[in-house]
Amino acid sequence: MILPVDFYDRPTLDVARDLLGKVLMYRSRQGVASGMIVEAEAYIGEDDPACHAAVGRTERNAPLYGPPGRAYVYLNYGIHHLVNAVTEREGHPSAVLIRALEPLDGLALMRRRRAQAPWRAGKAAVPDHHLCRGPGNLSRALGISLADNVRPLTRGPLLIRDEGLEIGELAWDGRIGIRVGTDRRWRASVAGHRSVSG
DNA sequence: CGTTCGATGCACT
DNA sequence: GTGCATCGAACGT
Repeated sequence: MILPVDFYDRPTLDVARDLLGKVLMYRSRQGVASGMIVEAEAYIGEDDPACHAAVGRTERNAPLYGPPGRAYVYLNYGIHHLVNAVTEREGHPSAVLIRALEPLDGLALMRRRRAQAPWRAGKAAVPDHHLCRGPGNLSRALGISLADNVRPLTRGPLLIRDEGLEIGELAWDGRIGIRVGTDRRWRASVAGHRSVSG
């Protein structure tokens, strides 16, 4: 079952927790690639210094202010596309960053896309559990790009589904990879999972 | 193990 | 001009 908009129209920490074990799927012309979400971070409101909305509304962060259940995709460090699920109702800028997946379908396609990264030329094949480890890596593996920004996660090529998968123990830790707001323990992950980036 | 650092594009000041 | 919600290689212990 595809997660409905109501799933995202809730407190962001609840959405982050409940996204663990759900399946992020991308259907492209080249085929389907999907994985179970094992790591996610909450970014909540203009008072969260690490949230893109901390600077107020701009053209780039406008999707955060829009309706829940859509993707917020942006380019980071000039190289990586990072994908978020927008949460809470319009006017409450918040989202969950998807940081890692356990690959399920389309592993060969993922491996091909990862190998196309310029810095991987001539390198060994990426091991399965590293294919979607890290937010930049998972976007590349699934083929997510800026074209997916603001697209609904409830239909179209980029979807999140509940397939009833079981997860292990859930852990809350400080968010990583940011320079401010690291004290907030808003990173949810499947404890000890080998695809978690932290 | 650990830390440092370059690549690379663009939003924001 | 500055600074990233990253990745992975290169070095030092």
